[in-house]
Formats: sequence, structure tokens, C-alpha cells
Amino acid sequence: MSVTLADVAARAGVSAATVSRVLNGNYPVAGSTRSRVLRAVDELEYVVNGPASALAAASSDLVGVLVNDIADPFFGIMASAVQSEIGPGPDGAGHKMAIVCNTGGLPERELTYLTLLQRQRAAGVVLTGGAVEDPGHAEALGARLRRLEAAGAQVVLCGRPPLPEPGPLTVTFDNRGGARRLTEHLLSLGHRRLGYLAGPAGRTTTRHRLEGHREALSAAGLAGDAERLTVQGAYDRAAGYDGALELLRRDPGLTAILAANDTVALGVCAALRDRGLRIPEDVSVTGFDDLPFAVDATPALTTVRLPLHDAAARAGRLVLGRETPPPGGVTTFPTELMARQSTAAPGR
Amino acid sequence: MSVTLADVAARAGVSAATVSRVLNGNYPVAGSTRSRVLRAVDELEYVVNGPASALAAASSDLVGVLVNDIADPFFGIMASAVQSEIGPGPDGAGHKMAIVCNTGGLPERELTYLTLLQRQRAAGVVLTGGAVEDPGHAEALGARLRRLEAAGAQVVLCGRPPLPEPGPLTVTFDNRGGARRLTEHLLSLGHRRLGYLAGPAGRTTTRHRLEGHREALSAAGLAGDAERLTVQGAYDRAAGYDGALELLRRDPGLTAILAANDTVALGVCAALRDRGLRIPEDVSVTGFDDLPFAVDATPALTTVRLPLHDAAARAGRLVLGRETPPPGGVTTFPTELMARQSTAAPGR
DNA sequence: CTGTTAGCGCTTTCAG
DNA sequence: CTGAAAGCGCTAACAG
Repeated sequence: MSVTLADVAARAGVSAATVSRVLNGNYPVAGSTRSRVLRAVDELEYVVNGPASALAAASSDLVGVLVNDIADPFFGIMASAVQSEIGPGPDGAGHKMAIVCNTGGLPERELTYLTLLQRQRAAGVVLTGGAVEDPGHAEALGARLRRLEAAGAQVVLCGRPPLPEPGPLTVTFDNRGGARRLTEHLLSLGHRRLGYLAGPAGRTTTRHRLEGHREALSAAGLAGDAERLTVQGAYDRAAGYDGALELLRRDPGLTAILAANDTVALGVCAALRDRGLRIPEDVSVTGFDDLPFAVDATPALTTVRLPLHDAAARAGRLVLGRETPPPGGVTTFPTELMARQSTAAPGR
Repeated sequence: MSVTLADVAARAGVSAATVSRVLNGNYPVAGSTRSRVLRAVDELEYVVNGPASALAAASSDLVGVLVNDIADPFFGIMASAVQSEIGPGPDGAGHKMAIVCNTGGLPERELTYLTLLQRQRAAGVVLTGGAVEDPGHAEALGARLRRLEAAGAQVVLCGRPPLPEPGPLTVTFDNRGGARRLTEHLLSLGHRRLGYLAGPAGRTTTRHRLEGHREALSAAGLAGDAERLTVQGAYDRAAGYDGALELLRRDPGLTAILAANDTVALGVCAALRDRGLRIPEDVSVTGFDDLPFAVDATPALTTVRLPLHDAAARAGRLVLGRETPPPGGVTTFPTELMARQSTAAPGR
């Protein structure tokens, strides 16, 4: 049915081994032979059988990218950056392919996909997004990752904290520091009653951001109310909407609300508007991540920029072994406060 | 090195064939044998060698998904929907994996990826997003798709117009009708001087939306100015910003601007605000697609909703052969006008 | 219901 | 620099 290496070899009048060598370019072949083979490939429209060569060579050109939700630009940007590093270059050469796996944030799904990737004999795996902090899952995950590495796959964590040594290569963000500076910004504007909408419980990202916030609060002697003015919720708009209303119920005199991320912040803004509260005159609002839409919110959202693209691109290079990791294997990217119009001195 | 089928067979005291049958569940096996095998699999932590089985069975469980830009929620939503249909179910069973390929809208990249997918012996391919209308590329693309189908892959187009019969299965949107209704909405509000920011030239989506717009204009006897009040640009925010300024230059008395999509509309809004123009009092603005952020724009964006998720989910089912296609193989999804606050009667 | 036997298409020593 | 031959790990008839 399909045309094979042998067909090409026959047509070019050489052995299959030679064709293989030409195609892989990893062995000296005479120029004339080479062009004869290439012509045959062309004429026959030959396309390598990936599974066959993966089997024979015990290696594939697939790289897994695990994300919570590919429809969320936060993950889309990272997936895109990984792809741009590993995919076909401008010259069409050097092509690994990314298998994007949507875990939906479910631990079991994460494990399932890791097994599936091992089954594909993936050359590497990039795990993006915050990790679930359940100890049982952490252990199961660690075991899967070790197996993958034992099978020869390069594992890179991107946007989550490093695992205990000797863990996989890691590229992470200073979420804690970003959150701290964000809260300090609000405090320096004069806010004293700050509501905090945390992300889902049991996730490292949630915890680190919350810790940064509390650090700043404590330093200002404002730790007392922190617990009461913190509401947990999902990383989505609805959580922001509902959460903002709940915070207002707990303290109608709130002058600022910090959201777990930009998407949540959009929900907060909507709730505030529906309540007839002005931003930032009545209540200041902040996001986190600095996704592209943050600057287009009205008013433009004060937030913390994560270098998502750069970090994921680096993860892509690391997973291919195209960049040497720092000693310890952990790279932490700084985060940057983006002060815009959704925050101002309290007016009420 | 790695544990193989034979190891499992030896451990369970059966033949490799039996193990294979248990694992694939496509052949009767005695209950006791079955559990013995499963236990051996477990004890040995055996993971099937995907490439090997793909080679032997001449079929893989990979499905390609081509997108222009995975960082754009428009494509993220579709990729996510395809994934949710083909990926591991809640039970962890029935797992195909999606290879997401970022073409960046480049025709050559599209062809490259198609070849790479054929090399992987992908079970199917979903091509999302508008097609490039260059005849040379259309032909090359058609050839690649035919080869893929000849190799046994199921091809599904999602969000682009059907190819000439007998083309691949297609799921598409009524872009033209949506654009028409959108323009009619503006006309019925009383607008007579409408600027149009079209997407990149040479793409079907751009053309269909523009055609719908012109249809409505012609029906209202307003076709005369259409040409002059149309500006082409990319599908991004910057194009919206620059395009809006250009339109205003061409006709300072414009009362409405229709953007190629929601992202472009955001750029338009920013430009208008920078110019001190109010939306919708001075200028009405519309988007297209109804991405999640459209409702959060201020004012909330009037746009046309595309059922991205439903359409892509259907594409996912079609590519797996889990849903029987309609006669002719083409499904057209209707689009819906979402009239919100960014449009109103002209006030100037 | 289970085992035996050939390959699937490619890579890779090992000779020449 | 090129060819011959031996698998890689699994599946799928074909017999029992």
C-alpha cells in the first residue's frame, strides 16, 4: 500500500541502509548517491514511517506539554512558546511535535497523560501551571516522572515550584514576590482594608501568591483581618464575580480587592459595576499574570506580569537539551508590577 | 532495558499474543487469565510501546489539530473542544492524543505539519481556522490532504469552507450571515456611515465576513462608500488601533466601526478612547466571535457569537468516526448576533 | 480460549 | 562510502 524505504532504495538503485543514512544525515554518503536518493524520495512522494523509525531507533520526536486548560490564554501562551522552540524552524528543519494535553487541573488526568506520553516514548515532557499540593498525588506524580526519566524522557517543570532534589529541571516564577509588591503598592496608596480572592485551594500558585500578600500585610501590621478578608475560588470570572460580592458582604468598607488572576479580576470588575461602585474611585482592583486583555480592561488593570512566553520558551529549549540548565536545575523568573488605572488612593 | 510484552507474558505464564489481547480487549480471553496478566502488568509497571504497536497495527492514536495561533483563545477553545472529545474520558479509557500544531497562519508551515502528521501516521487531522485563498497553496494543500486520506487518516475541516467535492468532512460557520445581520443591526439603529476593518487579505474568513457586510450595505443602498471605508489588517489589537485611526482619517464623521473580530475591536476601542470619542455615544463598535472577554469589555461588546466549542467538539467526533456525517459531509453552524452596549443609535 | 508464526518499516552493527 | 542481516516490540492471521 504505502511507499516504503525499500521502494525508495529500489528506485535509487541503492540499499535501504543508504536511504536511511541520507534521510537522517548522520552518516557520510557520497554526494551523487545522496541526490539520487533524494530524487527517488521526491518522485515517490515518500514519507518516513514515524512509528517504525521510533521503534527501531528507540526514540520519538514527540514532546508532551501538559496544561490545565488550553482555552485559557495563560496556558495558550506557554504552549505556543514551547511549540515555537521545538517545532519546525523557518527552514522547516529540526521538527519535534508537541502533544498538548489538557488536564483540566485534575490530578488523575495528569497521571493518565503522563502514562500515555510514556507509551508514546515521548522525547520529553513539559508540565506547566501550578501543582496540586495533595501529598498522595505528589508522590504518584513523582513516581511517574521518575519512570519517564528512566525511560529516557527529559522532564521540565514550567511555572511550578521545583520538586525535592534531585528533581526535574524547573523554570518557575516569583509569584510570592510579585504578590508582595502588588499588596505593597496598594498599601502605599493608602489602602488599609484589602479583600483577597485566592485561587483554588491546594495549589502551589494559590499558596505562594497568598503568602506574598500576607507578608506585605504583616509588615504593615495589618495581618489581623487577613483571614476574614480572604475568599477562595476557582481561577475564573464567575469566582471573581461571586467572590467580590462575598467580600463586600464581609466588609462593605473595603477599598481594594486583589484577585487571584486577571480573569478573576474581570469578574470582580463586573460585580463592582453591577453594584454601582466605581473603579478605582470607590474600590481599587488588581489582577495577576498580565494577560493581553488586562491592558484593555476599563480601567486598565493593575497587575503583575509573568514572563510566560520567555519562561516557556526556555522550558522548550531545556526539554530538547538545547540549553544547559543552571547548577541546581532551577531557573526563577522575576515578576513585574504593572501599575495601571484600576488602582488609586482610596476615596471613600 | 525497558520491560516488554514478552516480560509480562513470561511473568503471567502465557504467550505474548494473550497479553496483547488482554490489553487491547478486542478478543475473548478467560477471566482468570485476564486477571493474571493484569497483575503482571501492574507488578512490572509495564507501559505499552506505542510506536511498536502503531507499526504492527498500522495505526496510531494520534490526532493532529492545526491552528493558527494556540495563544489566541479563538483557537484555544477549539483545540480544547477537540481534545475533550478525543482524549481520555472520565473513566480514563479511549485515549487518543491531540498533537496541536501552530501554523502561525503560514501556508508552508501548514504543509510541513501535514507531512509531519502523515509521518506519525496520525489517525486523523482537524484543520481549524480560515483557509488561505492562494490557488497555488489550495492545490498543494488539497494534494497533501488527499495523501493523508489515502494513508488512512480522517481529515476534518473546522471553521473553514468546504473544499470542492469530494472534499474532506467539514464543519463550518455562517460567517457571511453573521456579518450581514451585524451590519443590519447597525443600519436599523440608524447608522449610515460605517467603517469596516477587514482581516488579512486572502483568507476565506475575511472574505465571507466582508461579503456579508457588503450585502447588507447594498440592500440599504449604501454600497457606494463601502470600498473607501474598508481597511485591511491583521487579526490583532494593533491592527484595530491603527485601522480605527485610519478610518477616522478617511471619514471623521463615521458613526460606527465594525472590526474583523473581537480582538481587533478591543484595539478600536482603545484608539477611540485615546481620541476622546465615547462608545457608543460618538461611535458604535462591533466585534466578531464573541470570545469570553467580549462581555467584559467596557462597554460590553456587540458581536457575533460563533459556536466554537460545539463545532470543534463535533469535528472531534467526526475525526474519530464517532458521529455519522450528514449527506454531503458539510455541517454549517449558525451564528448569533449578540447585541450589547457598544452599539447604539448614532448621536453625532 | 490460547499459542505459534510471520511480519510491520526502519536503524544499526558488522563486513566489505 | 555502501550493503547484508539482525532485530526493535507488537499484532494478526492461522492453527489448535
